[in-house]
Amino acid sequence: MPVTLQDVAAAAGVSQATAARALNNYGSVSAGAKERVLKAAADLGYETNHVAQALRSGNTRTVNFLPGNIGAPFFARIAHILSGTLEEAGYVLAVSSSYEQVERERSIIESMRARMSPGLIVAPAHRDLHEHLQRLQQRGTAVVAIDRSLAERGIDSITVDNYALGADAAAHLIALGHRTLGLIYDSDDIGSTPDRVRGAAEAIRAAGGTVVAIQAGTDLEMATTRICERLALSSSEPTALIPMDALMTEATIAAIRQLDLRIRTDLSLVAVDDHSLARLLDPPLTVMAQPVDQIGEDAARLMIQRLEGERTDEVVDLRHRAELIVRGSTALRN
Amino acid sequence: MPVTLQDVAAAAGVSQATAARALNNYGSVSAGAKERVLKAAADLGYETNHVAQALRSGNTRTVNFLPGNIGAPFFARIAHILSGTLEEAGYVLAVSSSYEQVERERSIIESMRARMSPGLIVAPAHRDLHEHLQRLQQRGTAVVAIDRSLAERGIDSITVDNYALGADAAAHLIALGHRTLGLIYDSDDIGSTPDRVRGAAEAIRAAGGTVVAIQAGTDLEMATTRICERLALSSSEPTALIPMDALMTEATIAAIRQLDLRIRTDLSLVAVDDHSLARLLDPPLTVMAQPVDQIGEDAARLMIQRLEGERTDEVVDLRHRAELIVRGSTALRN
DNA sequence: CTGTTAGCGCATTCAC
DNA sequence: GTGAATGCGCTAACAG
Repeated sequence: MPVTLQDVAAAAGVSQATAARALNNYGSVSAGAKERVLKAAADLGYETNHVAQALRSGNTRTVNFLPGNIGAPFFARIAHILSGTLEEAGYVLAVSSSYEQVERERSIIESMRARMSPGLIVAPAHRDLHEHLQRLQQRGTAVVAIDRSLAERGIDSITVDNYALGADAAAHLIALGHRTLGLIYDSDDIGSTPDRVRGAAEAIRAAGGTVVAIQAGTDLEMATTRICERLALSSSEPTALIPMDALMTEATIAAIRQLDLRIRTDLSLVAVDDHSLARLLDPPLTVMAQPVDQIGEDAARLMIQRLEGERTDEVVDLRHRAELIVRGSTALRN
Repeated sequence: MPVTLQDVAAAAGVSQATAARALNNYGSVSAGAKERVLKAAADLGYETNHVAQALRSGNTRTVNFLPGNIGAPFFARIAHILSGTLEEAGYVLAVSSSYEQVERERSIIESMRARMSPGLIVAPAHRDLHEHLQRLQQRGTAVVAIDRSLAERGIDSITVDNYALGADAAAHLIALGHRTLGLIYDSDDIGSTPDRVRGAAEAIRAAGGTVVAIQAGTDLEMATTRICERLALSSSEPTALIPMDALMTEATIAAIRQLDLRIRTDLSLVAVDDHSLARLLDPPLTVMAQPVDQIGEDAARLMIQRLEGERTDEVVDLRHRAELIVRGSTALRN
């Protein structure tokens, strides 16, 4: 029922080829013919069928976004930016959550190929299992990794320098006189936290401080309990804490409350990731804010450049610095 | 370079037609032929080309999700659920943010048609401007509205009963003895707040209380100032406040701080939308929690049913009830 | 400058 | 039960 190029051509009294040339501005068409085609197209309400176009040209102009969880604030905001920037360039954004499972990542990549998607922006589910991503790239799909760098594996990456993030958070605390810092993280090998922990730990040791590593697990309640236990131990009490992600921040604050301690007066706290409510906590949280929008913007632009072939140089590896925002949860060691 | 049905047929020594029948289980194929085809397909690593399939069959199996802002927590979580549920059923989720602008909504709908997307899940940008959605539906696209009901306009809708949400929040406060309630909202005609305000206002009046309406605008700082001003007015001081969305909650808390008042002791507060940090505020926030996951799940299922033609009855209009979660920010009026 | 022709990969009708 | 042939809507190579 929709009107096709054929219809437009007929209405304008030209051949399909001429109609196509007029509509897509290529080859040469006489001014008169072009005008008639355009008019006919407008009159009939013609819109090009992207599916047919895609089948013929081999380009669906669809970019896939594959984060661990599109519901998480960090990824959601990136999706927002991606969708805006890509749309302007005529692309559509398809999303799925990988649930941080490599298996799902693989199967989604399969279906991408079947759908002839030319680009993938992915937050790799795993640090080491990425052959499927490399294979995808070798087969001609543009791949950009975010959140976790795969540049060493030959894949363009836009990330936050998590090592520096950890180091900067620690440096702030050290400058305030703290020497024993608690680093709180969920597990040893998930996501960006290992780098953060390393960065913080090395900064602390370099300053002659001591590191209290608290591995609290991925469950909020359990993490709270574990943190309580560790903080209650009288030996080597930390005077400042760095929870390495949002969940750990929650657990840490909950634990501090349970122990009837006070943030800032009893314990300084630097959290990761800013959030509007962080300002409303009492005291407002000092945080390391990741440049989320920047990452989204860069990933989208890079993807577009790769797809349009405007950029063919070697692997891009952009690491953005997180920003320290000092608010009320950190104070001089007393 | 990818392997096509043609290749599989050749390798199996049958015609394309037979290969297609074997692969898609239709028509009749002899057991032997079927086996050879399946084996050939596996050997060659054949995957069906969805683009060609879509062009031929007219079904791209792609559902579009069009919220105001995919970066907002509410919509992001819905996207997560949608993506999971739709994928299981073999669909792909495409997203874009409408920025709450009807114009953008329209243009994205245009491009959907060009891409032959059979379904749209939309958070309508505007209450009254929805002819483009109706037209889309009339042209055969399945449309499901969330967040704002368009059931009266003939479009399936899965929403929260915002009127009841407002009324329930007010009822809670009234039960605690409050009689003068401040209703805080950004503007008169945006999104779901008008219904919430109406619900609350009517409940208050029905109980013989008095309503203090505070329209604070959409900018955080300005809103904070305005709320301060209103609360500072000595006439008819509210003893409890209901900020109608997340931004208003922030502004309200900020204002209360500025005035050196205390939540719970000086003013009770019921916020809308739960958030993990809401529990960590001091006091923890009493909230009206929207059944986000439920909405996502329902929208996805309904969409699938419409697309598969399993359901052809009249317009669906599901209104979920928000849940009151009593925590520490509300207390008996003193 | 313009028309004719041939597919892109697949599903399906129609003969056999 | 199977194959040959057609066309979804569009683009592009090739003639003219």
